[in-house]
Amino acid sequence: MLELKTLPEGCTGRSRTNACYTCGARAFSVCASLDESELGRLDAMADRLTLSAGEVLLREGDPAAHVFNITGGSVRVYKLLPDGRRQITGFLYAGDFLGLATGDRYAFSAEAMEAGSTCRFRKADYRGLIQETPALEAILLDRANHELAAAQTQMLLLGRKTALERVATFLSDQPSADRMRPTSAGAVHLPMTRGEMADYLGLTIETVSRVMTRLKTDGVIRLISLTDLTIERPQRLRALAGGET
Amino acid sequence: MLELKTLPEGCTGRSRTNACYTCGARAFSVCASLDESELGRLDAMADRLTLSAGEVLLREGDPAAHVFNITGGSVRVYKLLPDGRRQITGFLYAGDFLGLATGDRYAFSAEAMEAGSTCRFRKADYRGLIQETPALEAILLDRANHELAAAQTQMLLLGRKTALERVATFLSDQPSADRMRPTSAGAVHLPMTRGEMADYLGLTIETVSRVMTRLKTDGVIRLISLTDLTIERPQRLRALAGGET
DNA sequence: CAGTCGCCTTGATCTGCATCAAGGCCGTGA
DNA sequence: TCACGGCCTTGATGCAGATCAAGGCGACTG
Repeated sequence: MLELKTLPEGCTGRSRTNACYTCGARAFSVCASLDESELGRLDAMADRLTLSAGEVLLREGDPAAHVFNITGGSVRVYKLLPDGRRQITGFLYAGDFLGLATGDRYAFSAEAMEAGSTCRFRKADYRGLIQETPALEAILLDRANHELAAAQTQMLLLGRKTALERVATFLSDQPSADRMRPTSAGAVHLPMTRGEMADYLGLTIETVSRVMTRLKTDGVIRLISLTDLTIERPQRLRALAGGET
Repeated sequence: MLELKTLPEGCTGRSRTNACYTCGARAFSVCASLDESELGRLDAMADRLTLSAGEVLLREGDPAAHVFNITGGSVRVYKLLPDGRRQITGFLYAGDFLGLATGDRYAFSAEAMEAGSTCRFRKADYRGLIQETPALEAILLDRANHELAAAQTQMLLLGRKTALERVATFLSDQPSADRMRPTSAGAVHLPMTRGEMADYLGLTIETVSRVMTRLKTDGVIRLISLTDLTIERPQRLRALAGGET
C-alpha cells in the first residue's frame, strides 16, 4: 500500500499530495486533533500557499472568505487607525490558526513577516468540517479561550505597564531557542523589527531601542545581533517585567 | 397542560424552580441555543446566586472550579499588578458568560459592580454538557471569537489612541438606552465609576474627568447625572473616537 | 440637620515617553 | 567598491497625561 510512486500522475482535477501527512506544523496545529478520515477531508480542501516577506494574507475590512493555518514562517496581525497608527495584536508562527474570529469581514489585517507558508481554506468549507467534527470544534474553542487570556494579559501590559516593563515582559515571553541546548541557554530569536516590537507594545521605535540598550548596559541581556540575543539574568528580567499578582 | 399550580409542592431533593424558563437573561445568553431537554439539564445543575455590590465572583489565581452566566446587574473583570495597578478587561451584563477562558486557575478576577444575580455551574458539569451539546459548543466558540475581536479593538485603543479618543470610543460603544424611545435619544447609562472607566481605558481618574468635562463644554455630550448622560452630537463623538480603517 | 465619607472636579506641577533630528551600520546592487 | 536605502541608535526637546493638591457635591448616618 506504500506504492505511491506507481499512482497515475497528471490526474485531472486538483492535484493532491496528502501534504497534511508530512506537514511539519501538524503536531502543533489544530490538525493534530483530527483522525485519518477527517485529515483526508481537510487535506482535500486546503490551498497550500507559499508566502514571501511582506505578503498580505488578509486585510481588515475584506470579506472574510478564508481561514488559515500557518505552516511556516511568521505572521503579524494588526489593526490600523485611519491616520496610519498601527497596533500589532499578535505574532503567529507555524501551527497557529487565523481568521475565524470574525463576522462577514475581517476585523484585522495579517501579513507574512518573512518567507513562509500557509494552508488556506474556504471559510464555508471549514465551517462545514467544524460542524461535523466535535473534536475540531473543541480544540478551536480551547484555542480561542487561550488567545482570549493572552489578549487580557496584553491589555494589562498596554494599559498599565511602563516601557521597561513592557519590553522586559515581551522578551521574557519569547520562546527561548534553548530547547535541549545547554550551550545556548537563554538564546532568543526575534523575527520582527524594532518597529514591529514597538507597534506590539504600544511604544515608539526609539523607546524600544533605548530600553533594549539599557537592558544590555545593565547586563540583563546580551545582543548577539539585531535579531538574536541571550538573556543573561532571566530572573532579573522577570522581575523587571512586573509579573501579575 | 398548564396546570402547573397543581404540581406537588415540597418534593425531596434539591428544589428546582425551573428558573431557566423564566430567566430574563435567557434570550441574550448561551442558554438561548438550548432545546427543552438541554435546558432542563442546565437548570438542574445551576446554582443561582444573588450578588451585592462589590461581591467577588472569582479571583485571579484561584482554582477555576466554576463558570458563570450573568443574569442581572453588572460585573467588572480585571487583572492586577503586584503593586495594585489594575486593568479592567471588560464589563459584563445580563446574558454574558464568564469563566471558561482559563486553564486550571482563573487568569482574572471578577466582581459585581452593583446588585445583581448569576447562575453558577461546576466547570466539570459544564464541560460535560458542552461535549454532548454541539449547539452550545458552537455558540461558545462564536462568543469567544467575538470577545477576541473586541479584545483586539481594545488593544488598539490602549496601545495607540489618545485620551480623548479613548473616552469618545468608550462612550460611543455604550449601548444607548434609547431603544424605541425617541424621547430619550442618545441617552446612555454608565453603571461604573470614573475610576473604573479609567482602569478600563488605561487612564487616570483625573484624565477621564477632564475629558468628560471637555466633551460637555464642547456640547458633544450632556451630563444628566454622574451615571447618566445624553449624546448631543453622536457623529462628532464618533469622529473624535478615531474610528478604525 | 450637622458631620462624615466616597466620589468627582479642577488647578498646578512634574515626568515618561513621544517627537524631532542626526548619524551609524549593513546588505544590496550597479 | 562605492552609493544607496532600510533599519537602528543616540541625543535634544516637547508635550500629553500622570501626579500632587485642594475643594465640591451628594448620600448616608447619628
